[in-house]
Amino acid sequence: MILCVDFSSETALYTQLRDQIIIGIASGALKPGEDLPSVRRLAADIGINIHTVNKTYALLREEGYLVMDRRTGASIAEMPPSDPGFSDHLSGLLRPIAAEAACHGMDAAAFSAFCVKIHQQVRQPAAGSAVPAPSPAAAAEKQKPGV
Amino acid sequence: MILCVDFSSETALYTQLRDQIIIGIASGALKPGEDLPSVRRLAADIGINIHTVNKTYALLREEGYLVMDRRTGASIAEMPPSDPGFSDHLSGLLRPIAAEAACHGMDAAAFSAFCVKIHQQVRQPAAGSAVPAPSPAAAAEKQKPGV
DNA sequence: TACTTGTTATAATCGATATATAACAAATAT
DNA sequence: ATATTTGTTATATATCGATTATAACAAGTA
Repeated sequence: MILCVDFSSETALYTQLRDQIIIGIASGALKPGEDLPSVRRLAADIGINIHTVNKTYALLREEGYLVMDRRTGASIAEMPPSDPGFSDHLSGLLRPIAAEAACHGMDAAAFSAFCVKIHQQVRQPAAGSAVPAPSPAAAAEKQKPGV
Repeated sequence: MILCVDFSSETALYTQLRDQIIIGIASGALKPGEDLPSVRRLAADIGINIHTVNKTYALLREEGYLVMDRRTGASIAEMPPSDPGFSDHLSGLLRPIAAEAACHGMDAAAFSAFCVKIHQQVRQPAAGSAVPAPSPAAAAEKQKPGV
């Protein structure tokens, strides 16, 4: 599992790491119980500050994706985390995106098919995905028309 | 079409306005050619600065949702905006969300059904949706477990 | 004892956000 | 012509988040 960041992205570094780890869990590249590198190691490998990695781990722990063991460090939690408010969380994330899709001519069926495709891509064991993790902000930059 | 902002939200004010206007376009509450209030009027009505509204309008114009007419001000553009990179943009937005859903036990079918539901909600003419526009950040706050 | 772990404290820098005040060119209305 | 409106730009300021730097801490391991 290779973790990296894009310093030119508008997305915060700790958010980039968070997304990559979550995608790694979803794809199976990171399995429950698996240990993650220490905050100092990961920070040194990527070339960023310890606190940035620590912020990522703390956020993932709050969201239920990581568990902290003072002996072995951080490791992937046993999914799924009990989360009664996840539906509302997901709705809030998807609503503006669904609206964007609708404005661009995608009906419910087309949007559904697109979401399925992305979901399946995420679930696949990342064939050659050593890409710098295309963040939403990076994609948003590409989306600027004609500039 | 009622526009409002949540000052306690983590989402930027200009982003909140942007999302609401896009949702308004998707739902049909804002129709192509329809005029939007001037930056000064909207800023005064909501109680925020002119530049914040101006930033929202400039962003929506860059994205193709608004057209500026020096006579009548801002108005809804004729959709959809020609956008060859929209697919990549949408992928970048959906990928971390699909991963989150997968981590919470949602398979492709369940995720698709959820996305369709949100899409249909957005397309509906907003029955009594005078709510302060549940932003992703606000939903993310709710999602924090046990705090 | 030495080393590692996550965590916290403190401080500094930088950019984004939001505000305030002001002015501009262009179009409209009187 | 004058006044008013439009979006736009300039300048300055205050605040907050993000990131880095240095340092220390308690706890567990070798």
